[in-house]
Amino acid sequence: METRAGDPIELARQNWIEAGWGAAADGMAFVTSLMRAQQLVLARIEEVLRPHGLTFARFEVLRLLAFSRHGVLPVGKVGERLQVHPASVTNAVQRLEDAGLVARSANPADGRSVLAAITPAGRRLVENCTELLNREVFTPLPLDPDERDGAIVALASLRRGLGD
Amino acid sequence: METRAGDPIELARQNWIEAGWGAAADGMAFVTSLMRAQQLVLARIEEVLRPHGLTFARFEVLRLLAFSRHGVLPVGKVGERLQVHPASVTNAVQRLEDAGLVARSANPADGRSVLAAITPAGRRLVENCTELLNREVFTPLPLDPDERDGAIVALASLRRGLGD
DNA sequence: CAACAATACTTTGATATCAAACTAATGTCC
DNA sequence: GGACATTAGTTTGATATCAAAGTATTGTTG
Repeated sequence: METRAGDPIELARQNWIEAGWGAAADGMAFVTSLMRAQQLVLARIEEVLRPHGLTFARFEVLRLLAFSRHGVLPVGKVGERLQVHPASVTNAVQRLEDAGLVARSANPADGRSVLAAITPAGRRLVENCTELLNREVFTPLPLDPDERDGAIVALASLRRGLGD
Repeated sequence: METRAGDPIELARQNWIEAGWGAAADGMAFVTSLMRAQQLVLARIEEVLRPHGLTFARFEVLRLLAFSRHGVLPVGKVGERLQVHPASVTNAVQRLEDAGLVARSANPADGRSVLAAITPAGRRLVENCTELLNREVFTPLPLDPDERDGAIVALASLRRGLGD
């Protein structure tokens, strides 16, 4: 399980073992790796999106709407699909609307519900940004394809085990 | 690379492929898996820590101080080791100090520097919480040990490739 | 059909993070 | 040794997230 000397995560693992917590050391190392990798990847993504005025959260909303049948979804569905808190969806959709990338309207089928529709400008922007992310982040991910695919499977079973 | 029917990440991958972005689909699936797994694990950790009045960020600061030679570190070192923004360290240390878990003092060796020292109460709390996290989260991680260890290696090379 | 419960959001308040500006102390270089 | 760049932290302002409370509408049930 050794990865790299001087790696903060390896140091933490050593500390754990020396403290008598060997049984938890690998779990801790995994969790810490996950946190740090996520942080780095998110930072890279936001770096790519920033010049276009999008955050990753807003990009995901636009991306979901662009894939949806008519470019329209109830905001509750958006939260459900992206698995984000309702308040976060409200916030993201509000800002997207302010930027003219999404339009809100009442749901004729249910007075409690609000529909979010992607605008032509939103569609242009999200296509643009998707191709940018594909080119700058997703395709050139610095990770061996076999390792990447193994990690996808591992993370899927973890997600499932945590109730996803 | 199929994991589970109905998995939102699998749906996204299908959408990517249908859009003609097959070359980026696995990278996207990996990144999305990473984000979601991190979110779930962090939520579980914070659930365990919340009754004790700690967030994960504050726990990490206390944990690092408890492992340090004399329970004292310049706050800059804390940020460096935990790889968090200086402003986040200031915030965390401030709150830990308000809670009596850490004490700040001027660094006699450098007038610009601030030392953070863990207090006895801080030490008691962090030992307590570490054992709790070990027992409730790190040890029973719902993940096959081989998969877990493979993921640690993969995430390490990813971190490295992203400049960690 | 009149309560009452459930649902779909929104609002509010607390916390965390990052970028950028700011303060103060330390180093460096003629 | 004095100007100037660096370094260490803090502050401020913007954004995101979550929990909990609030609002309005819809469903259910006796």
